[in-house]
Amino acid sequence: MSMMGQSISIGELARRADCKPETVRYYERIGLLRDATRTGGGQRRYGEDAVRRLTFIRHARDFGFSVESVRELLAMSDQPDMSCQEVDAIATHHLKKVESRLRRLSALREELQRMVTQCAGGKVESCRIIEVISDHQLCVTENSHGGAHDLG
Amino acid sequence: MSMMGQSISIGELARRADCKPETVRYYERIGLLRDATRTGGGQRRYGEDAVRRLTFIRHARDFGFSVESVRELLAMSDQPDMSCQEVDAIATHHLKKVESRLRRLSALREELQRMVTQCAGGKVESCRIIEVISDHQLCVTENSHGGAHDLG
DNA sequence: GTAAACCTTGTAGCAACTACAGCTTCAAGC
DNA sequence: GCTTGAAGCTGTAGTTGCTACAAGGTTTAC
Repeated sequence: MSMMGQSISIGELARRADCKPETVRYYERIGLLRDATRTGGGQRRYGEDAVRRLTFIRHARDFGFSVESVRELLAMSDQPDMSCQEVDAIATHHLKKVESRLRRLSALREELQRMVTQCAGGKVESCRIIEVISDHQLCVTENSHGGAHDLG
Repeated sequence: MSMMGQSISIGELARRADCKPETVRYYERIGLLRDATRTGGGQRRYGEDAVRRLTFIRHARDFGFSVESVRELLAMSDQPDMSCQEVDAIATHHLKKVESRLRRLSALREELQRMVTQCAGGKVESCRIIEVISDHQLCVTENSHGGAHDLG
């Protein structure tokens, strides 16, 4: 059932999943995609299943799931009879991270807003922005930023 | 005026700015911190000015400013006579990024929340989470996620 | 039959650190 | 003055998730 219809080139696959051939090869290398069938000349050829799988991966990455999480999700979706507790756990964990990040980012926005509005446009000497960055004490929201790191 | 009071070791400096010695050496290497005075045996010794500078850097990084932005901010704060227009521009630009990111992250949270709540806890086969990730059509908020990339 | 467009592998680069390994120096106690 | 253990040194490699070459080989359309 999988011998026929392997006619999609890597470029077409990439286009259909909205990414680049390099990314596809990368996913193959790290084992997210299975090794593709090859033409006599050694080029990769894919079927529709690969399009679905890659689309899943890209979409999950878009959602902010780490590659390791995607790997787990794929493993689970490969076993449809299994209970989806673990799937739920991964998604819930991810949701928690997103929420915490959202809180910190939102505090950061307030601080930046405050900084920008308070800066009178004078000399650096009296610039609130530099002051706020220099002096943590001036922060309204303590322990609230720390914000540009990756989600798990 | 800067020959005296160079008595802080790299470890102490790192502790006082809440980072690691490796990070300090890294900042020196990329030119965010000036080369430190050395003891006869070659160890780095710092003064209070270094503590302030490193604290500024860490704080700005914490705020989500990229190292390149921090570099610009440092260059500006080193020249107190300069107008703070540029500082303001960087902060405003940053604010814009934070806001756009906040929107995307917030949409992402909704999607994840929806996924998690709709998951009935049955088999993977019928798992809403897997379904939503598989099928872009099922997304409520189009083009809204894509969320874990760095702020400029 | 040829040319363009595509594909191949392998390697190096990005950000912003972090983590060794293998050695040297410093500071404190005795 | 000596020992000992913590801390410091350099240099290099690893992290994450790709992206971008270089130097060739293959396909396909005309």
